[in-house]
Formats: sequence, structure tokens, C-alpha cells
Amino acid sequence: MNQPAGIIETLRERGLVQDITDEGLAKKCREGSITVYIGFDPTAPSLHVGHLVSVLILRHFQRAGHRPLAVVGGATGMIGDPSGRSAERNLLTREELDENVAALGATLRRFLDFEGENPAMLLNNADWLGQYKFLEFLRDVGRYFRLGDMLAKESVRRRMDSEAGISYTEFSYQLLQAYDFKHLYEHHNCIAQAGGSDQWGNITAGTDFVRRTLNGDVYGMTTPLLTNAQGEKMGKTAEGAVWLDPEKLSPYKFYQYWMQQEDRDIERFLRMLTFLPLDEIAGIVKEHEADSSRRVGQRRLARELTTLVHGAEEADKAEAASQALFGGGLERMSDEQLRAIFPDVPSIRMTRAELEADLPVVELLQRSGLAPSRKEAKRLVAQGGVYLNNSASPWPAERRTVGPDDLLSESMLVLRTGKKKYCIVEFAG
RNA sequence: GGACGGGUGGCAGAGCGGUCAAAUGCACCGGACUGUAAAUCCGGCGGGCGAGAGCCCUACGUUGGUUCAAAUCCAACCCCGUCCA
Repeated sequence: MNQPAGIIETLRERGLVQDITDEGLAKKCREGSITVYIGFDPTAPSLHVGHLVSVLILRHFQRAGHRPLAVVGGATGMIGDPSGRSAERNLLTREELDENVAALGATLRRFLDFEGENPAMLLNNADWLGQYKFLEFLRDVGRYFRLGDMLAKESVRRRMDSEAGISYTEFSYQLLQAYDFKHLYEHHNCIAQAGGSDQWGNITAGTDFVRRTLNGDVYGMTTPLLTNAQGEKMGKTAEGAVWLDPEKLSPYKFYQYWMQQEDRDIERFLRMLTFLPLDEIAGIVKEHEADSSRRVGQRRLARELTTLVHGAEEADKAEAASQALFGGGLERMSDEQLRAIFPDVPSIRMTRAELEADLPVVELLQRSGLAPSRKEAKRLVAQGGVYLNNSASPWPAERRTVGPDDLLSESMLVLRTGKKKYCIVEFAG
């Protein structure tokens, strides 16, 4: 564990600090253990890469001897945060919300230590906001908020200026989050709130509220949005979000996501998303730059993050599967070797009878999920984007079916489209 | 409640009776080049059938209508914005 002093400085060095309400926070952290919180709204059924920085901030604080509170927004999730959104959210149903709350909690638990001297806590703001009566809330909380301040918030302003506008519901969001802070300050002695840069307005609403009502000495801090060198938000792909839950995105795919990042992002990601010492990162970057085609940086990034999110064992498997598929030498693989990575990578099972009856490639492509429709499958074949068993030349457009002769091993073949999308197909029975 | 403007493909945004599965850009997919990178260039980008020319189905907020023909015209409804009350 690091010494309790200097957590803010550490975060700064790693590029994890965007803004701080008051520099006094750094001093406060050096003087002793504090309690800090970050909220996560249950708008999706799992955390994704976009949440990673926030999760890691809590972990950094905990490693530095502070106490992290992870707050799941069972209540705020019912309202919808206008921050960073260009249009009104669709309100989730009660059931969706409950499921999401449970799923988020489960994921958060994996990142924090709930034992020891500075145990983390997992809280749900529905526990204190859920029963609050509307009229009482307006009297207790609403009167401390000036409309001018509320309207001036970036998130509100942007929406007011946009065609979509903003509903009263979402406009009220900042009050709820501000109240969270007050509650945590009163009941858990929490003096700091962190969050992504889009949370600045909500966070300052909270610090202002606690100062005004309780004269509390509280702080807020935001982290930069995680973007790539193109300036795009990380964590979204065409297939959807890059989830942290292995049920929603396999460790192999998660590993591959990081493996495919571009060179100029590697150093920044290593600093922001791993706990590797800075001098070690410098070494990795140096090695990477010596021969970037070896992808040393990507490999390390993928390895570290997969370990962090899914554990060392899953990281090993993802790495091994990636090596098997991308490492060349596929032609000599046996059933046994393929079966070892089968559960970890995209794969399907079909019957031996289907293979022997001259299976159309188009059918195979669609069943494997590598092509969303038969039309798309035909396009892939026609454009030479389909490969069997990593063959150097694409599947010929005039060959329409696969048969037993196309098997790589006794019962399996490896289908690939493009450069990097694989599916292992086993013909059983 | 009133006036005006608007709701088009994942997004942005053209189209405003037939030539529209719908310009263009972004995103995305495949290819060339490479390193599972970037940049660039080429092709594709609702779905089904077909080797192919092509044929068919479903789509432009919703529902109905006018017309040989509607994303385009009409009506009602729903939603959004701006201003007025």
C-alpha cells in the first residue's frame, strides 16, 4: 500500500485529475484517511469501459488508505441524469432498474476491498431518497437551490439550447445528487465526491449544498473523459458497449478490445487504467517504440486490464486463445488444442450430418454470427473477406459449400472474416 | 390554449407526387497497404430469392384518406422546439 499522503498527486501524475473544487483536498488527504464517494447510475445492465476510470479512482483511494463509497443510484436512476446527453432518457421500468442495481453492485464488489481497516461500502441512494416525500423534499432541499445556478449548469444549458430540450424531471436531477452528498456527509463522514468530467455540475451542486446547509468542509474532483487519440469516447464499439461483466462481454473480446488500440494511446491508457508504476510504464513504452509492430504495449495493456477486470486466470486464457488464433500455426492444431480455447472464443456447434450434407458457406457464416444476414454473408464471400482455417487466400466466391474435407482437425474448423473476427465451429455427433 | 417550425436509415442531414431502399457526411463492414496500429485509396452498407441481369418484401412519427402512383398532397392523432397566453 502507498503511504496515505499524496493520493491527489498520484492521480495527477497519472493524468486522472481534470478539476478539483479546492486544492485543500490534497492537503486533507495527506493529513489522514478520508471518505470519498462516486455514484453509478443503473442505466445499463452492467458497468462498461466508460465507468472504468471512476472505479479505478475508488480503488486508488482505497490503496492509499482512504475509504471508498460506491453508490449505486437506485433513486437517481429513476430520474435520469441530463449530463452528457443530447436528449431525454427513456425512463427505465422498476424491474429493469432493480436488475441493473443488482448487476452493478455485483461488478463493483469485485473492484474494491470490503474488509480491512478502510473497507469500502456499497450503498444505494434509493435507501435514503426512495421514501422522501415530494413536498418535504421541496421544502428541505429545493429552497437551497437558486434557479440561476441550476440553469447555468453546463448539462442543463446544453440541453436548453438543443432541439430536444429538457424535462423538469431531468432538470431536478442535480438536487438529488446534491442531496446524496449531504446524506453521505452526515451519515458516513464522506467529504469528497469524485466523478467523470461531465459530473462537475452535479458535484458542485453537492458541495455547495453541504456547505450552505451544514457548513461542511467538502470537496469535489473530476477525472478526464477517457478518449482515444481520435477524440472518441472509449468503450463503445459498433457491437455495443465494452462491458466489464464477463456474461455480457467475454474476457477474450475484452482482451482483444485493448489489443486493438492504436499506438499513440498506449502510454496514456497504461497510466490512467493500470496500477503499474510510472517508471515501468516508461520502460514498456520504450520497448514498444523500438519495434511497434510487435505490439508490446497493446499486449501489456490488454493483459493488465483483463487481469484487473476478470482476474489473472481469465487473462491467461484470453492471451492463450489470442495467441492461438492470431499467432499463426493454426494449420497444425488438433481437436484437443482447439477444444481448449473453444469456450473462451466465439464458437458454435453444429452436427456432423450438416457438414456432410454440403453445408453452404453462407449458412455457416450466418450461423456463426460472423455475418448478420445471408445477404451480408454473400457480400463477404464476394469481396474476398472470408477465410477458412486461416488460409492465406480467401474463400473462393465460386465455392459454395463446405464439407468434411475442410475440417482443420478431426471435428473442427476455424472461420474468419476480415482480419480479426473468428469463430470456431465444432461438428459433433 | 394559440401562432409558427419540426419528427427521414446507427447518427447528422438532403429530398417535398413517379427516375427514392431514399443525395451527402460520419460511423460501420470487406479489400489493397500494414503490425490484430494509424493514414490513404477502392468496394459495400434494410431484408429474401438468384451465378447474373434482375425479381420480390418491409421502411421516411402514428392512423386513415386522395391518386394509376405518396417520404413527398389531405385529415386526425402523438411527440419535440420557439414565441405568445
